[in-house]
Amino acid sequence: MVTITAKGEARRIALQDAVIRVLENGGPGAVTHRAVAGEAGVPLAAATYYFASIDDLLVSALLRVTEQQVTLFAHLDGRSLTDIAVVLHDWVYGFRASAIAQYELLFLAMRRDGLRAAADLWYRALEDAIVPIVPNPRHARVVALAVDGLILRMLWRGEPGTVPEVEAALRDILQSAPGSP
Amino acid sequence: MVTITAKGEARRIALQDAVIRVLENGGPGAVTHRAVAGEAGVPLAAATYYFASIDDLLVSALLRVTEQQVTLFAHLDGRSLTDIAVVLHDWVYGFRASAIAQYELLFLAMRRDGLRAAADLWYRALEDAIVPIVPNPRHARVVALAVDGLILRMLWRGEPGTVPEVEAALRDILQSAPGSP
DNA sequence: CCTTTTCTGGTACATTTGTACCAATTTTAG
DNA sequence: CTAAAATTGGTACAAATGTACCAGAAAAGG
Repeated sequence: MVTITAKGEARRIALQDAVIRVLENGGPGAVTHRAVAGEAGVPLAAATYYFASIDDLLVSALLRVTEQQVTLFAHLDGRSLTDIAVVLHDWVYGFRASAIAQYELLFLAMRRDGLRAAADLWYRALEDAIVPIVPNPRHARVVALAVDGLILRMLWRGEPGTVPEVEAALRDILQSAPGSP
Repeated sequence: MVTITAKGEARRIALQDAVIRVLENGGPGAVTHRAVAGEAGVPLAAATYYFASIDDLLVSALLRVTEQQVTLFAHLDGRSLTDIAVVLHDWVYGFRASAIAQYELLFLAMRRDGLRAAADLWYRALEDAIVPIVPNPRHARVVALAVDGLILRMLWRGEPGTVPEVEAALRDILQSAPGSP
């Protein structure tokens, strides 16, 4: 019978958290059983026991960041453009390592079939968060593309770097949609 | 004195080509001195001689793909939207592994200072290629963002997948710019 | 010509990795 | 309580890696 041990599950969660931290610090290449076990403060065998393969570790991380992403962008609908700019700015620059790690996972998923499904979940979550912001559904897809490009530009170039600049960029993107917030 | 041996330079170029192939097949994590040397058909020591560190190999690859990118997008100015859609479609889907590898390099550059400068060159080349396509400079930045997002979406989701669909997406992106091609 | 620099090809070593194994311990189920 | 299952912690090993070293060949410079 499949049972869930309270204590065992706690350790699994500790390992999942550790994967995220390793990922943020060193990227997907740094995710090894030993690194994760060390980060979580558990013996090596615990990491291999709960996550048999490296891909299992990465899938776990992918699902976890998807949750975080959904939570972060869940209540953007109806908020002012300034509020949205604040959320975007704080996420990209306040959790830059995390944001970078997420995109790294996405690209890694293109090479590893085991990550594919989890990565698709993440991309859809990001898209679903952006679409309801756009009043005119006709422009929703383009806006989603542009916001994605905006995030990449912020990560790569560090600009727009301030909340007002991010808001201005968002306004430019949304300008072709009448009745924008 | 710094001299350039013809034979030696030929070997360097062979190694640079090999880095690209290794990168396309296995991503940045697969780029090792041994893998590159094997791909180029030269002994291990040749790889370590011409490229002392792994980062040297990656920087070399980054500069090379930048050249390719510039060449590919150099003559887009003034072409019809259909022509541009064809170029974009063929690049993303015809050289998908190469396109993915380029983005992987970009993200790796965020973690390795040695790659930073070369990555910046690449991003600027991409931006410079997109901007002249846009008739109205006021919208150039947004269009560049959206095209970037479009490329990512094509890589991740495989859609838009046909030339007409890519052209339609481009038309949507450019629609807010009067006098588009 | 000869000397100096560049390049070649090969080997070696310490480190890190995934993976497997196993005896002891703890938890669960009946 | 007892048997089965789950979990623990430790060890071991083959494979791959960055890096260094070196004796000799080839080329360059004067």
